[in-house]
Amino acid sequence: MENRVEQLRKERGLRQEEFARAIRVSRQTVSAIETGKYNPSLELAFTISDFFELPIEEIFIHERKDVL
Amino acid sequence: MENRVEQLRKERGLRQEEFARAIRVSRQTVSAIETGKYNPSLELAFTISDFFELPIEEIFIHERKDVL
DNA sequence: CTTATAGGTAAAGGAACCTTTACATATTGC
DNA sequence: GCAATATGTAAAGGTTCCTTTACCTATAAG
Repeated sequence: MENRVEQLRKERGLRQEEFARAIRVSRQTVSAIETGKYNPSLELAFTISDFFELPIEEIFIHERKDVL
Repeated sequence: MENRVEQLRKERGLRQEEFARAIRVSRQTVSAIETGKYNPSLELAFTISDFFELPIEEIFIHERKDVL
């Protein structure tokens, strides 16, 4: 899943370390999410959403699978 | 985190087993989410959101922590 | 060149998510 | 009562998420 975390963070002039402190995770977690190593938990996705004041859907881009 | 999965599933007249098959997880996972044992991954939250055609924010209710 | 800053990443450990198999309870229909 | 259906849950195992500690590279400043 793609995400706009790095872009949004930089728009706000924050370093990974500052952002990590703000959302109460480690800097490594921020780095891993930004570089696409893994997705955040739903809980953390909400925290990031709250921080940027944007819906989850505008930060994390989910490729909808066909059918369902 | 609270969620409206059980309510939305029942509104659509689905059993846990049918719903689980539709979103490609085990019935136990559906049960665990509905009974609040744990939250879905962000990926699964998106899949559920797609299935119900509702934003994640209208299915999963996040208690926003103060400050940030 | 040396120092400081920003960010990527590895390793080890723990917590959370999800699976399969299996059993238990409650409800419904006969 | 008996069988079938729907849901809850436990156990064991695998994967993903997140932590701390630590090191590495790149860039910029002096």
